[in-house]
Amino acid sequence: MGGVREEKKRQTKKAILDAAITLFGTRGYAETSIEQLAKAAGIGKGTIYSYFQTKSEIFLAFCEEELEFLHTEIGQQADTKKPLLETLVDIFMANFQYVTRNRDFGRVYLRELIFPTELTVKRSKEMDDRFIMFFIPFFEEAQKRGELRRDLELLFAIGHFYSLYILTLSGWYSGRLLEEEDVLMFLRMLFKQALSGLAPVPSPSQQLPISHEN
Amino acid sequence: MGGVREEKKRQTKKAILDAAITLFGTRGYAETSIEQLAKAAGIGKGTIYSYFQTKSEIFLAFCEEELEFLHTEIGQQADTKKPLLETLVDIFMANFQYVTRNRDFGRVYLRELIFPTELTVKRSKEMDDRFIMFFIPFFEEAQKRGELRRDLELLFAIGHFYSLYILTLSGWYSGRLLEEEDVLMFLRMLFKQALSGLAPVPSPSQQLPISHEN
DNA sequence: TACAAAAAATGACTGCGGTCAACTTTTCAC
DNA sequence: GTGAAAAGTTGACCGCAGTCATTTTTTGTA
Repeated sequence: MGGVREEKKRQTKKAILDAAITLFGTRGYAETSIEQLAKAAGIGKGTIYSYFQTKSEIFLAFCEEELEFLHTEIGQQADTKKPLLETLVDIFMANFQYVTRNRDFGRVYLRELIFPTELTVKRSKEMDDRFIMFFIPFFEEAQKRGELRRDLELLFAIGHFYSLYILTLSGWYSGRLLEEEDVLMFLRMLFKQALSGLAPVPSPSQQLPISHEN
Repeated sequence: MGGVREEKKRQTKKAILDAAITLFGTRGYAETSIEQLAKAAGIGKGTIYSYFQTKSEIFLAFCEEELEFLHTEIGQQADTKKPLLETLVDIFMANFQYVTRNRDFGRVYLRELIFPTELTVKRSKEMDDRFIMFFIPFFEEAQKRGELRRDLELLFAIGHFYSLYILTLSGWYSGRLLEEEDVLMFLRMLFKQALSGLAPVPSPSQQLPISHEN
């Protein structure tokens, strides 16, 4: 029979991931060694490296599962009909709370996600893409409702807010934003700024045709 | 005499930094070990750790010097009278070119700067602050010229652009932006978006008082 | 079933970042 | 000048991420 090997590999990978969920979850990232993971998964240390290239890749896989769960949860609660600003603030704040639940986890995750190495680009880009795609329906609806300009590439608009979210996270990690309340206010303020624009509102004569929304 | 000890310490610190400039510069960050740095500086390995807390802190100190030089250079060329958009694109692109001159250097630097650990927050915040302060005159002038809304907290406006710059860097490291030309276009597009706003231009009746600029 | 080739697992090993108890140098009160 | 306390230096040492030559398991073929 042919599928035996594949099946075993699947099981082993699952065992590693389960071990990661347990050990990363209880002890933390830095405090969990590859050898401990291997032991918990019932395999040798070297074997881990035929399933993952680096420790941080295991961590990303771990995060992937957790975030998938979070996103389906958020996705169910969120309403594409609500005003975009509020929706975005809600979603990003939920993410923020999740990501920074454990300070070290969040740092490792963000470093790897935002500035990946050659070994983790693929995985981190996938996660990033999924995160971005998640927003599309909300932006499409907002655009239909006239809350967003119609001449925008949706992905750039999403990227714009995403970028402000990253800045906020940076503010958290650099100690500029200490309380969750600060984070919320900072994020909302930046989002409003993004919507209304940093330049003065042009006088009517300067307005582009696109601005004549119904 | 009292100043002998202080003087010696200054020299040692300088020796470490010089060693860092040489070795990081020629071999690279990951390829340079603390022991090599110590040897090059003519001191023992342990001594390094009474001057810096981590390897990445040495790296930040190294970057600090380099960037200071870069910023004075940019500062001399830049003109506060030019349109804000062009100035910003120029400055950020110069930074981009510098930071990503060496892919690994840039990654380590950015990870530490944007998502610092407890051990490097202080230093990275200082660098961040200096970077932000650098922009103030340009924004003040732009505001006077009416290129920026007057009701904006300058720091938030700067942060806004800074955030888009970080996103661009992330795009570079995740392989979304491959050529420098892509980076330039992406950055300019985001900056324009930030200035004009993501929401449709409000109809005149909805305009806020602040929009009646002379 | 027998067996060789391919795939997978393994843990001893390497090199590194960071620590620390022992040691050396500097300071300063007398 | 003396001696003891404070400050500074050091490299052996620790634990860990990641490697790789060797061993074990699986597969396909006859």
